[in-house]
Amino acid sequence: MDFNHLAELLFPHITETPEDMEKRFPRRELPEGAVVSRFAPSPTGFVHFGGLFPSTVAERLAHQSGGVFYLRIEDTDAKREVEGAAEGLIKTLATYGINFDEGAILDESGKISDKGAYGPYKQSKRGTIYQTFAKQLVREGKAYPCFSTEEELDELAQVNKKEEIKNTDWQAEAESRRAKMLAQRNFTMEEVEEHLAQGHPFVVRILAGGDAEKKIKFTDLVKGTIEFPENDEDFVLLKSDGIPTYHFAHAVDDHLMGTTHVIRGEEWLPSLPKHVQLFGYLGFKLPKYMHIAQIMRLDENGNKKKLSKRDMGANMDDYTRMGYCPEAVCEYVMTLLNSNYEEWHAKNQDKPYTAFPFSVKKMSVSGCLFDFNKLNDVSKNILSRMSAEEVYEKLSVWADEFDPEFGAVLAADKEKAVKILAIGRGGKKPRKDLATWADAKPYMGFFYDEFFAMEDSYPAGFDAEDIKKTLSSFLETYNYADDMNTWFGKVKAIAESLGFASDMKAYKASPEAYKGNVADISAFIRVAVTGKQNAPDLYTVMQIIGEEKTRARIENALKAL
RNA sequence: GGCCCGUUGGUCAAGCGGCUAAGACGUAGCCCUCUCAAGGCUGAAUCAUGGGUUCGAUUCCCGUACGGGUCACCA
Repeated sequence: MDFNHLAELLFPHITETPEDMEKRFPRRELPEGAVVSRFAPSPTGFVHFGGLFPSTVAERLAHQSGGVFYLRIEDTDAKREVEGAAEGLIKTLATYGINFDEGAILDESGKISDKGAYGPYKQSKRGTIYQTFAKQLVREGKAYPCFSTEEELDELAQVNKKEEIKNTDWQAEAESRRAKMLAQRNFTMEEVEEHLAQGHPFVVRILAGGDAEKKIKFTDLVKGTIEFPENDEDFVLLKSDGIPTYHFAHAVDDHLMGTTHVIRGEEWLPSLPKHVQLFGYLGFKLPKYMHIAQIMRLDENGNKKKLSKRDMGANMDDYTRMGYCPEAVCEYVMTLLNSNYEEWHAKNQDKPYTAFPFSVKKMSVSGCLFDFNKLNDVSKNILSRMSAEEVYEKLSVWADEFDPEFGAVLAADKEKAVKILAIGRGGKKPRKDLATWADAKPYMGFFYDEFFAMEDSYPAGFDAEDIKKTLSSFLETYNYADDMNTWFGKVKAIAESLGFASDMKAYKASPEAYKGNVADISAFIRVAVTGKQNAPDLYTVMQIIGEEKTRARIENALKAL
């Protein structure tokens, strides 16, 4: 077989050689230890929480080491491509602090363009580059054309329909698949010429040189040493449209673009033998690999499952919608990525997470469950440390988009809103009422007549007359100008006049001696003023609501009793 | 089914041959307190399993079970 002839037959339009490519993309000159990593999504939808994980690692590693972090768009599957997805991906990533030094970037007009010397950064535009290497492989007898038609492969494809997996005899399938593939190898030049003459489409397959009986060892930066069989599968390098598969594009691009660390989800682990073989065939140096454990969710049977696109919390835009601020999500991601992050953060509260020395060694090998409790806790801490002003600004942005009615109320009186948000803020032990912006309205809505409602009833077990008397006495003695002590003194006086304990300790000592205590009296007033049994400090609440409205609400409550 | 990976409390996890097996979230109780949110204190709860190796295994090796991933002209 004349492989040179075959290569020319298959790729007559390719005139450049791999050497030309090496010249076009010279090795990067970076300091020792600098990591070049990339995020390489396919533009098929939104950013997935599972994608934020490896991209955060890649970003940290590159920027922490003074290296390069770039974005490559893997748009090799035109069928699945979604209009505008790439743009959305870049924007979302940016809100989570994932910024690229190089690659596909968004220009001022919101269009994607290239930045950097190793482009194009969209794989669909690198066709001839891949074909140059494919031609070389054919020339060396390491790859060959396969003219199998779609129909012929269709029956094999049936195996991959998930529902049928259980009922399929895998052994038989695997053998038949292998037989078909091997049959492709036995072609003659005449056959190829004949197919080509008739314009039949073909794919280029690798001529797998591996022996599945033989094991090779490989070291993954996260997983450690793993052993797997050599690749013996003639997988597709170039699809019939001349565009490469992931495997081939990965080898060519990551080599040419100088990637030092390939950071990806662990679902790629099984295809590692393919990649090792390909890099070997192409004479490329294998990059370092990090296969990151997946984020899991619990399915209806209580089993862990890979977080998939449909799941709650998968789409990063969901977090925006739910009102999580990006800092909280980033920090949560860090706690999952590096177990010692929390410890570090406790000691460095004022520093951003980017100051944390991220360590590959500390990464977990096994997949973890997504935990909203933990996210909420992280988020509460972050929000509690913000100034009232900052909370106001961010809350407003969220509300304007997702709860315009609330947004309008906030905008109408900024001073009041900031005052409300300032309650219990600052100092060593700030209040932690909010985990998300969506928590704000339920928490503070009662301050505004627009959202005020009698949500809770009065505490049970008390005489309605006592509640009435409490409210009316309070109205009589209420003075907006009172300071807190004076104010509370009056509440206590009401308690005593009605036979309620004004001193909690005294009440606890002998509860049977009283009808109730000041807390109950306060609760009557609180419900009347806020419509809720639980609210921040009543005195402060009344100061913000104002004398007039406070009185009005109590009067209304009295009427309703 | 083949091939890979994994398994410390409900969750995230420290651990790296000898410890009363950290810590965080959650949870229970108590304290503080005008309720809540905090804060403080206390508690319950973990090494999947069977064999080795060893004076000694959560830690090392092998098997088993369970869980996960993957097996496309998708990435």
